[in-house]
Amino acid sequence: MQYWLVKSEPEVYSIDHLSKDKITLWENIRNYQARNYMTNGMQVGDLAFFYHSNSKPSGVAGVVEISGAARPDPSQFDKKSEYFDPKATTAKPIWFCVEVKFKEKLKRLVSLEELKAQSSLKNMILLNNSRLSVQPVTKNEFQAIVKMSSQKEKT
DNA sequence: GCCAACGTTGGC
DNA sequence: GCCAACGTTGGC
Repeated sequence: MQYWLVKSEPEVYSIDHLSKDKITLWENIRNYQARNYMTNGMQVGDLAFFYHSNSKPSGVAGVVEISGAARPDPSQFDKKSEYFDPKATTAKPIWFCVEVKFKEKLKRLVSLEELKAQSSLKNMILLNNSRLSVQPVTKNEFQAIVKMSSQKEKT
């Protein structure tokens, strides 16, 4: 059982969209490192934070469960998609996606600012490589952030 | 909207 | 295989 963090811009797809959809394919990841975490790291049953990026404020918004293993990302074959990849074929797909299931929305958003202020979280990938959109989170980090969401924000 | 940091591409 | 140029992410 491992923990992850996946990012989405809430204007495009937020935790509230997922709470309505219940299940979605985590498509359109076009970064090799992120892809490799989905194909070689994620297992069905793992939990992941749903992080709102490029937002006011950005932060951890909820928890999702990996409900389906990595499979070819359909958007790479879709000529109408802006994520179409002419080099990909169904025999040799390049990009993969997992299926994620809504688990819960945190009682409050834990902002990036709060995460930065927490010295125990200073090694989080999120805080050291802001550009990786699928990344592992340690159990300690996961539990610490869930706990923060249940407490009032420190001011 | 700007731009720093990082990833990718392609010429050599 | 190096690295300059370019593109993208995402915080601010």
